Amino acid sequence: MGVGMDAAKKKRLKEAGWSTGSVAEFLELTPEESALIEIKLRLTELIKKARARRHLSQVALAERLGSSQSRVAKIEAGDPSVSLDLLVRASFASGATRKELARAIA
Amino acid sequence: MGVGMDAAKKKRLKEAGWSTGSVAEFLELTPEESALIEIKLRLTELIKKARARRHLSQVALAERLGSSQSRVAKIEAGDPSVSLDLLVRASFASGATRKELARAIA
DNA sequence: ATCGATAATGTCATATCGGGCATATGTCAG
DNA sequence: CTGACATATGCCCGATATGACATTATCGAT
Repeated sequence: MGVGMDAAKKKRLKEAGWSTGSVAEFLELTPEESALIEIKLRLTELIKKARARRHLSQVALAERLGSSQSRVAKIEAGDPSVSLDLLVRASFASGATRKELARAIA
Repeated sequence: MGVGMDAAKKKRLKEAGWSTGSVAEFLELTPEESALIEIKLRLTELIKKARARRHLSQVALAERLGSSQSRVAKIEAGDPSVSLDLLVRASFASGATRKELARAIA
């Protein structure tokens, strides 16, 4: 995940789940770091909604994605071990469009 | 990079640089895969332009990014070893806004 | 209460990514 | 030509991410 992001900071994020509330002010995050996290959060929301809309189970989405149910669960739980790459692929696999993607990011 | 992406496919991409022309039709890419690659391409363009606009050297950008000149070169060269996460962080570090980001993706 | 299906969580081996260094190539002014 | 600066390329190896498996909730229906 984070490059210059030190272990301690990452641990803190993990403990908080970094999925709660407005992540921004949560100690020692550079604007770039929080922007990236915000984007990731938005994508997990997009994915959850897209998957629900299409009535796909996590298993079904996992198949489309070439991954596993547990990974999909982690994606939707905002697990820090999930990359942006995977989030974007999961977005498409769950039926989201480029437009929705862009909207989620802006 | 690619998850389910097999070695052969990746090798082919690497050889072609996957920075040339419309990547899309280039053998055996699922719509999701090519969409992701397209996004990555657009981001490298965004970064190159943003960096140029601000008259930053690769070394300067690397410092802002907490990385190295060689990594920045790889980012801009579309090297397969560069993740979306890094591309997005580099975009911000080179001065791009969320809006520009979104515009590049849509 | 007991299935059966879906989702969450922990762990782990392996694959991929990333910083850093060395080196090459390129460009340009002096 | 030479030195200074910017960019490109290859490599190493430590750091992270990922698929997969096992286990454990949830929850609805019967």
